[in-house]
Amino acid sequence: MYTQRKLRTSKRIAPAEPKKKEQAEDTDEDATLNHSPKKKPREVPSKKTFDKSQPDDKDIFNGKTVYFVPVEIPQARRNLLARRVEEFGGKVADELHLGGKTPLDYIVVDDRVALDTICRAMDNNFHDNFEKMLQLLDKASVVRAQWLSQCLLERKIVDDSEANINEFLKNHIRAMANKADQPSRSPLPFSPLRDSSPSRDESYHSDDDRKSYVSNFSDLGDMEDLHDVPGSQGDVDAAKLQKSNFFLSPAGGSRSGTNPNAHIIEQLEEMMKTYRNMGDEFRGYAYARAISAIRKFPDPILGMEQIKQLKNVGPRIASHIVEIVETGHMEKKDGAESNEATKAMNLFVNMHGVGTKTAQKWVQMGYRTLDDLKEKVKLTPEQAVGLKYYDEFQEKMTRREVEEIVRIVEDTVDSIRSGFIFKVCGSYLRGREMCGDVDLLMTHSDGHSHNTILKPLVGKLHEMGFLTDDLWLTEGRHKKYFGVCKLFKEGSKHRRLDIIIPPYNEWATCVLGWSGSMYFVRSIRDYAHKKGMSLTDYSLNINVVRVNGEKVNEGIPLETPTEESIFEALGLPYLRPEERDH
DNA sequence: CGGCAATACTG
DNA sequence: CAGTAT
DNA sequence: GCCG
Repeated sequence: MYTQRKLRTSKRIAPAEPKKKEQAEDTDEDATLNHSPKKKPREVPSKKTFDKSQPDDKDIFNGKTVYFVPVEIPQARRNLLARRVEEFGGKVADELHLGGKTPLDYIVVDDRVALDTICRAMDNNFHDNFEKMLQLLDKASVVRAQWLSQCLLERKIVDDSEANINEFLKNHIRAMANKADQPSRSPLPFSPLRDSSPSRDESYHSDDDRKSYVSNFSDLGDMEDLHDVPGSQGDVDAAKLQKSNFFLSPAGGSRSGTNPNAHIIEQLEEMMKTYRNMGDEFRGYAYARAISAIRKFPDPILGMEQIKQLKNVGPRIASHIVEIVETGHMEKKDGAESNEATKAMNLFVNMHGVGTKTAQKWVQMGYRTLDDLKEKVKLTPEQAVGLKYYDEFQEKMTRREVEEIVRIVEDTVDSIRSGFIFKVCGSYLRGREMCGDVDLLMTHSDGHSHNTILKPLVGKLHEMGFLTDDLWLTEGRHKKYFGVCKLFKEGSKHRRLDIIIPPYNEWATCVLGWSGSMYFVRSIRDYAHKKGMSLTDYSLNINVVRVNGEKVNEGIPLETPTEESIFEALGLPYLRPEERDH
């Protein structure tokens, strides 16, 4: 199946997400999603959260001097923060020297620079000048950028204990000083930088890495976003990730997870689902493409510098990213989530057989819970099944369980007729550890057995008690069964099972179509479309003639015995199923 | 601005 | 046909 | 909501 299907793959529609962090302002100006194109003209992404400044407390920094350590704080973000600091009554120093006459009050380091990197940078630049370093640290606080954002947001100097790494650095210096006193002192592991810039650690020239990464995308038009990072990049990124795992977690800042932008992705995904559930399919699709671009970005996104490099991220989503980076949350999303109607929509739309229209209708009629439906609504047969197994269908199963289910079907098929070939597609084929349903494709090389197997098969599976409910069964060009099954084992859950039986010569296109992900399939079909071709579950056609988007001439179907041959005919490099998991 | 994958089933 | 499904 |  298509993994991204609705909320199926997501967390449950839990009552109210855990609040990230109490935020000073929790306006619900946008409590309901804003569909109207009017409203604000098109703001420059970023300052949104600061715009509503009160006239009074403008000089929260009160003449204090701030220095930004350039390492890993992108130029753009540094400038932005600097401007804000000055706006709020602070001064920005552009150099860091030990005996400076202008005493520094705050030294701001990036949130994700590892402590040991900071130490090394200090050692390299001020090596052995322990005295002065300690003096500097007596006057100035070394803080994380996150803290500064928080201050700007709340318009006051907030508690910096979590972001303040002074004590840590002092201890480090004392330790180094002690070592230096000892006769057999080990040499510094890094050659001191004579460079006047205080800290440019050799392992953090990430800007360059990024450019090469971005320019490394293959030139495939819309297929671009289907390709992964070139492998050679992997090691570097892995090393970086490990390092940044080390960082002092700024308040509410660190999100564990394998992707450096997991935090951003999570929030945008919520928005995507909400939009889709509300029926704004294409807005949701736009979010999906943006998220895909972010997911592939190897480094933490900190500012416009990086956002601008992301394909499919325009001004609107960019501003959301900035908001998330700066404040850790997204007002629009929070607003939607706390909206009764939205919650009910999410609940209803997750039921098989219920889409946005029906959900909308029910919400409008005042229904909010599944119990409401049970009592007051006439359900279609499909919806009745959906409701009956609502909770079970939200859960995913292990690959192992998929295999057990498939085994039963295969054995049953073989007991009817031998020679069928099988392939489990969907998220299973893409290698997912957990699968939402089972998409089993089968066919027969004799070119005719596929026509007659389905009904007897389903009959037998019912007799066995393996199938518990049917959604539908059709005998079109591709025979399909959509239903519900349950393993006999104690404690097994009801699972969605789709059996698809194409003729032998349409096997490859069918497998490709049923392997997903949904976004991959849409992208590759879009690509085919743009090349004057047409790709469906049935075939890849060339010389398709379309007038106003409508197919006028079907074109000529190509022989595509394998998935590879489909990519080849499209002029695309082959992607294994695991590489189509977008 | 228009287009955004391409089909099949239900009622 | 609209709505939902993949 | 983004792209051409």
